Amino acid sequence: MFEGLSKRLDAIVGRLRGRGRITEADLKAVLRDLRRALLEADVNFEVAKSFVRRVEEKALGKKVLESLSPDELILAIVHEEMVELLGGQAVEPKLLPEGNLWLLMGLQGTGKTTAAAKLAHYYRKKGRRPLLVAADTQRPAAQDQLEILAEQVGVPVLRVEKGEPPASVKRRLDARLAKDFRDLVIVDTAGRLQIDEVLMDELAALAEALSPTERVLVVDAMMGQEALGVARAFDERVGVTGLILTKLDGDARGGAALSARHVTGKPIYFAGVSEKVDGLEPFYPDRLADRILGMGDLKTLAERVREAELKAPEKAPGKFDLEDLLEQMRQIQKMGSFAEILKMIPGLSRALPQNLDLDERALRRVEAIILSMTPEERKNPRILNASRRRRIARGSGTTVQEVNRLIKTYEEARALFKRLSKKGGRRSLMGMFGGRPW
RNA sequence: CCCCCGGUCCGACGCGGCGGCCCGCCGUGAACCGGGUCAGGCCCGGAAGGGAGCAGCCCUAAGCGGUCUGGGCCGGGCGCCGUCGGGGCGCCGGGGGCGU
Repeated sequence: MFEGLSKRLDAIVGRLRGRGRITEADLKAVLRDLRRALLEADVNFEVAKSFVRRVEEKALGKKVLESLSPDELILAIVHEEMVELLGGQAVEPKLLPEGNLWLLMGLQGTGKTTAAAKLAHYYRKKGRRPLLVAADTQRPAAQDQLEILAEQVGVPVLRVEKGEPPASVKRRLDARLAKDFRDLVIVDTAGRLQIDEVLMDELAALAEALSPTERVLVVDAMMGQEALGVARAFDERVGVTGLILTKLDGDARGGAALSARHVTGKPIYFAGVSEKVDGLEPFYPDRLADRILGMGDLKTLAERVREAELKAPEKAPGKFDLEDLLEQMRQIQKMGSFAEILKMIPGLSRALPQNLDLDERALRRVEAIILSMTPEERKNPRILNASRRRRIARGSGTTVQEVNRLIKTYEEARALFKRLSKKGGRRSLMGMFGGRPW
């Protein structure tokens, strides 16, 4: 997803590269192209229009004073606006200590059922005890599918009977919870190909009976603009508190995904990226903007490295200790899952080893390991003998094997860093983080 | 030539100096095998809650360094400093007596 838009934007900004100044005519041309690129990516017309207008205002306001090169400036503004368009800050669904009940709704074929299982899996890993409710009585096959997925992630399922009145569902759910404590109930509701009144009435009645704490609309990112009209209908009849975008890894142009936040006014909680149950991540507007603009994360990283070197002159240049490694990993984490970026390159995703994922949890453990070291050990990891490693593993709640793996990673990163600080350049920096799984 | 005094000489003590050790004080000082607090991470638990605990920080031990117009003890190829005592051959300085 987004490849087309991504390429277009890169081309537009690229034309400005190397130019010292740009004229108003240049800017106009850029804005025109920008708008066309957005529309071609199936971004909502109104959204595209106001987006371009805001970019123009900012560009005119800043052009004079900034010493940035024009392409960097435009890129920065577009990035900024895109983050804004996507919702600014990441928003998570409301999660009470217990008694959470989330209603998942949406049209048929958007991936509701899969999303329900992914949610259950995601929160189970976070230490919650979810319960899935298979309420899609229109399609028994959907209920079966949910049960299969639920078994994979180890979450129980409560099955709703066909034609069962909402009050009965409520009663059975309460009875179930009384026996078996669950702090998060995820209800997978029925979907239809088109909105119809019967569906909406059913949904509304169910929502009424269950009084959910979140009403989440599942939206297929591959769908066009009409999906957003549907979203409005759901909001009016049942009320929507947030969105989940599915099939973000798909082939579509992505415009609906970009417009969803703005058109519906609802925050995007999660993005679904694959068929697998762990293919769900919290939605970070800035990360998605980074990806679309292709600016990548790597450029930002290179900047950070330069900055760090300038800011810390007291530190011997060319040295690379564990503090630096930790800092690097934090930066990468901040900028988004690197693995996801690589996966976006066609054909590469299957070639990547499974353990490339640098998820939050892994980073925290790495952090814990480094934080368990003395300052001396961080500066000079060569002194880490067996007994020190044992102490670190015990103190950080990890194993000696994990500590060893980190040290190995460090050694390799350091070797690359050394080479890099001689040559410099973005390309070799890429090698540093692409070459080896953590 | 004789007498007296002082020194030179010896001893004890004191004082000072030098050296050593101890105490006091200051600094530093334990990866883990010291204490406290324990972020992060870990463990038990459905939860509420508990638990172990690394780094850091604080404290502390040995050790190291300093302090020497701080205290104590010990030791001298130390002093030409003090007190007391010994010694009286020689030598030095001073005083007195006798003889030619």
